[in-house]
Amino acid sequence: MERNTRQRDAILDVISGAGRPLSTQEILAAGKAAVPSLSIATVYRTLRDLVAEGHILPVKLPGEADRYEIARLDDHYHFKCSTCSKVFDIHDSIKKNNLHVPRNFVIDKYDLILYGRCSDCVPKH
Amino acid sequence: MERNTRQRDAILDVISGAGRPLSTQEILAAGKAAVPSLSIATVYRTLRDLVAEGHILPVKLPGEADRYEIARLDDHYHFKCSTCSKVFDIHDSIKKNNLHVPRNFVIDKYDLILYGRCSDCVPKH
DNA sequence: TTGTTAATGATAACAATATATCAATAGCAA
DNA sequence: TTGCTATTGATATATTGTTATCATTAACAA
Repeated sequence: MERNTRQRDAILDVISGAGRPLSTQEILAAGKAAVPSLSIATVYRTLRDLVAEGHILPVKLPGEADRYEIARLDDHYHFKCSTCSKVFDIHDSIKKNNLHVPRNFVIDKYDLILYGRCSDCVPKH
Repeated sequence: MERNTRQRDAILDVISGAGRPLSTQEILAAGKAAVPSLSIATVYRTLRDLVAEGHILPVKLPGEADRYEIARLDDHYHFKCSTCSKVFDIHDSIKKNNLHVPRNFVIDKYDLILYGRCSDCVPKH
């Protein structure tokens, strides 16, 4: 039978409260605030379970390890700051009929990833 | 001093003629048609050199190894067929002013990746 | 044609995640 | 509170993709 543990609660709280996708190391570091003994093995195990249960979703960027965010957010895409490496949700979408593909190709979904600098990392004038 | 080898020519020919980004294994397999002894080590070495020289570009998709295509193609993005796993170039672009980011965020570049089925993999009615 | 040495081929080593193992710990039903 | 056992923490192992090693091969200047 499944048990509620402080570790699992801490990990889900961290992801819920982040407002942006977090890396496993960010989750580990933030989770240790609630459970100092938290292990990276528990982070990976819990993330796997939470994904399987549909509570969270992996956010995949090219060449990078998965990040995680709460599932069932609105249609959105992601912005990665090339200075601080944080990834932000952009709550917007592009119109599918603006996307042109060859005849007989069928679009199921799309990923739009923006790269640049977030407000914290843009030099103030 | 740099030498022209059959292996290097074969690899560049394969990439030039593909019309879509190729994985290292696709390049190895196609290159063996010209040079049967071709080794995966030579493929990686040559790809690294060709990228450094600006002849080809890595195409990065989330959670996948780099593919490679000829550099200096027009502005375009990529379509991955989830059935045959091939990646196709889509020679189109989206208008940057259609992308909305939070105040003070600066966009340097973006990647748009479409997922679906290519014409070979869509069931004919 | 020959000699020099860059490039190759085969494979070991590496790097970066992610998973498996297992004794110790701690949820939770009774 | 106790006992059962799911879960944890620490770490070994696996996986995947790429680079390093080194004896052999072959490009090309002379």
